Amino acid sequence: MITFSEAELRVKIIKAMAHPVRLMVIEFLRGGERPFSAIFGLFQLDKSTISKHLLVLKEAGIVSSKKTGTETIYRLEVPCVADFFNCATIVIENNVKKQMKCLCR
Amino acid sequence: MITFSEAELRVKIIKAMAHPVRLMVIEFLRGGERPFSAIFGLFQLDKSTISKHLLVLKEAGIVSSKKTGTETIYRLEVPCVADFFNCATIVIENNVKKQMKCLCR
DNA sequence: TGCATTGTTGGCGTTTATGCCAACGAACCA
DNA sequence: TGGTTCGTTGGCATAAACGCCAACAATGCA
Repeated sequence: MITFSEAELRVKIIKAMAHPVRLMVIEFLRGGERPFSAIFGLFQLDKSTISKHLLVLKEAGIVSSKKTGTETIYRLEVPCVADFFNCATIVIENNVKKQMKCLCR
Repeated sequence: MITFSEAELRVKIIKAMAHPVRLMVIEFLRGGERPFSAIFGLFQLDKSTISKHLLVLKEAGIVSSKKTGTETIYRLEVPCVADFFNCATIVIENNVKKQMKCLCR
């Protein structure tokens, strides 16, 4: 069995993905490095809000950032996070199937 | 690009895993169906707390439950959640490596 | 130097999540 | 029927997460 502290470590990573904005940023960064301004442009949110979301992803080790002159470039560090996404999709499809069953009865 | 509503759907699944207790329950259930009492026995928490955590997992479609007489049996519905776990482990190892690098400099 | 641009940080109010206790319904047994 | 066990639900207090505004540091340009 996994211990509680082992679980806590993993939870930090999982929590970092558990927000629509952060999940979208991850998907966006799968296309390659992007500057802050491009990420900011995806949402109708305050720049400080976006900046903090990116900080959460950084502290979890999911993305990294580098400053080039005036702008900050963000990069996805761990491609396997796509697995999270795929699995979540499978769960959703699974749930839809069950709802269909319920309706057919 | 993924839309905000698509992200929200997936976030519900991911959030359900974003807690040490729930993550441990998932790991535990990978070994097969288990009664409530066995899950409850893993933690030093109130039975109502455990019951609510299980409800979160159920509502996300990650586990299912059935009543057999007096006890409730829980079952893992989506094996692919192991992917989440593996990826989280990779991220953690990645982070440790970086820390090592920093120390060596 | 004066000023605009870019992104981060601090602080605050609001919302959501967590965990306990108490109360409850359902099944089982004496 | 009365009492016991099992698990769920309601309600409440505390803690964490979110998002905005304001202030700030860092860079670039006139």
